[in-house]
Amino acid sequence: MRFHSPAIQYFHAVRRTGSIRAAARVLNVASSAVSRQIIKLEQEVGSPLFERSARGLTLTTVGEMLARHVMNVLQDLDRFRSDVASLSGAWHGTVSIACIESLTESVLPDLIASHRGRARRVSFTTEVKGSSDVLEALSRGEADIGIAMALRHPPDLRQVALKRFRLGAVVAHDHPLARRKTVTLPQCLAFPVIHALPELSIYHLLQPLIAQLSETPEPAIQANSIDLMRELAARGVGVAFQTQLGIGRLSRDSRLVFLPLDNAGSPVWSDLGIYVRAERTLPAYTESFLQELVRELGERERRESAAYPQVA
Amino acid sequence: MRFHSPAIQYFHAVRRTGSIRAAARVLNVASSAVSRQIIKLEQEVGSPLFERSARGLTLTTVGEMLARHVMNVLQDLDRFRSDVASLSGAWHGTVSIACIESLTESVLPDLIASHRGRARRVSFTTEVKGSSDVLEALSRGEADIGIAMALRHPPDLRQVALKRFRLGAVVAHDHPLARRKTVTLPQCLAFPVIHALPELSIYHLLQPLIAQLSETPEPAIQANSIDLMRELAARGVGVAFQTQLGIGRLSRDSRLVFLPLDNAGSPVWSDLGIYVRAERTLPAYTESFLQELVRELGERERRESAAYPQVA
DNA sequence: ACATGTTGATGCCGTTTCGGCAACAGCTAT
DNA sequence: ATAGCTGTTGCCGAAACGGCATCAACATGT
Repeated sequence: MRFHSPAIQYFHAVRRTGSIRAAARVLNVASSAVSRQIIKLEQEVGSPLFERSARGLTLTTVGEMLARHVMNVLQDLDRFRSDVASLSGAWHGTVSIACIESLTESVLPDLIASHRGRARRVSFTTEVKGSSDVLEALSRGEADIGIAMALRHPPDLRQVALKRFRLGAVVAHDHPLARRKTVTLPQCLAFPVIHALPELSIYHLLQPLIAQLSETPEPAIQANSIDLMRELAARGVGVAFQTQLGIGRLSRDSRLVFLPLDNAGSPVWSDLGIYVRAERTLPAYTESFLQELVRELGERERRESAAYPQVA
Repeated sequence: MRFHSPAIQYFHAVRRTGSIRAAARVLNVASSAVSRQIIKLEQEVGSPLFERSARGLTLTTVGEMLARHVMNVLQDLDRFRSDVASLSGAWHGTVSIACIESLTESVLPDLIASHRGRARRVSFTTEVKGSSDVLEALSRGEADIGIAMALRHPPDLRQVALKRFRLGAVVAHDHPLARRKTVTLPQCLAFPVIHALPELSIYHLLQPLIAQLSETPEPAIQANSIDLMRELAARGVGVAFQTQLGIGRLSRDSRLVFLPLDNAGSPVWSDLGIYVRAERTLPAYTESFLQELVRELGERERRESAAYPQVA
């Protein structure tokens, strides 16, 4: 199905690769063909679309506008294709997900496994990044669904849902704190602590609270991997901080205990946002998975708030 | 700017005109060229897009899917163009409005006049239709903004705003009812009444209420023009029913009096919805007018509810 | 029933567009 | 300076496109 003029597709490839020759390789055409189509586009728009440097091409302002249009066109073409395909019973396609690490332990694998149990011909691509990189990948059209900390999101993204989970301390089952129902930050800081590095959003949630305390913290470990922090906590190295989302299996094995943080009587929330590009209609199979994702996270949010009724 | 393949444009023209030869005339090309592009499209999609009859072409299911995609593409191309144009200071374009008659007396002319006072290079196309025709024109991409009675709208439209106005009786200044603050339906039916025909939504608002009454109505006039009904009321022919939106000037001239309807102690609402196609980003100049329209209707809603505080 | 005017589709042919090859100039890093 | 990359350009064959004339199928009017 080659609906749209080659110029559109070539432009898209050049934008992604940042180079005409690289785009030509991806497209399996001669670089001269790509170069000419770009020049033709620029003549029709009446303004240059890229700034040429010796290293490659960068979008101009007008180029970014066209990129937005082209992305809308190609993503909607995908949706159209899937609509036509599903008309003849073929329900297939690839769902591309960009998400933060907290989801990789149980939420995402559970969901993908169960979804593929029902829809075998739907493939998945998942990429784990930091929150801001998730949003960026979404904006650039490199992912269909994004899950990230709910900070301010650019206007070209739409927040489909917002789920809040309690930030808590994670300790080994034989840790002195393990028998408590909740913990306060000072209680945790009396023990060795596994801190998140600034690239993790947990850092930005806890830092302001820690800064208010005047105590001298115990010697601490710092890490940028939720996975690593969790495993360190399981080995009794110290107290880690994260949401309950990331400790599903280890919590079931009774090796780890999750203790909701109590900050002067009120919970510490970690807000998780689900995002999609605003100017876009998702293919049916993607929309279907998105609904399940929202439902599942909503379910976990509900279960958590039932397990740990709000203190304040 | 001929970005997109001729097939897309030809398909769009054929869909609108319902005929290959008519589309060819509009496009200033030979009909054979159009015919071939359609056939090529059908081969690429792998399914016929039109059903050929001797009279012309009708979209198939797949055709309608493609029509949706093509509409998204072409409308987004328009937006892109206006974005590029506004970058070089040129703020121009055409805002296409489909609305029901209630707006034509004062809301729309006021708004368009004041908007053009500020943005001279923005043109307007307005088409007055019945509520369901307004929504249909919007779905077909024949208008940018639709204003209609807020009944159930198809999922491809988005309700930008919902404003409620009181339905009321409209009488000449020397009518026996004119000195009242509000009126009930039985009070009105004691006088000659100017009824709306079923094609107007006022009919569907009032009919259920009238049906509940057991009284024998006075001989009545029926009409399908808000304008005509209003002018008849101004001449003392009888009691008309409509919202306050349609009697701005005549009310200021003190020739007409608006009396909110009181139905068993509660107002009778007429819900006005503002709609746009959901799968679309509006050009900046259209979005700008849309905001003003929403603001203005909100303002009128506010002023009305202040003038006639709710009875219930 | 017949003629006439539509409709969309097709074969033929000139024009335009597109893409591949090779060569070029400009820049960077070794 | 050399080697390796970038994007661009001239040349030429191939593919796509559009116009004209024509066709069969159907609707309409007499």
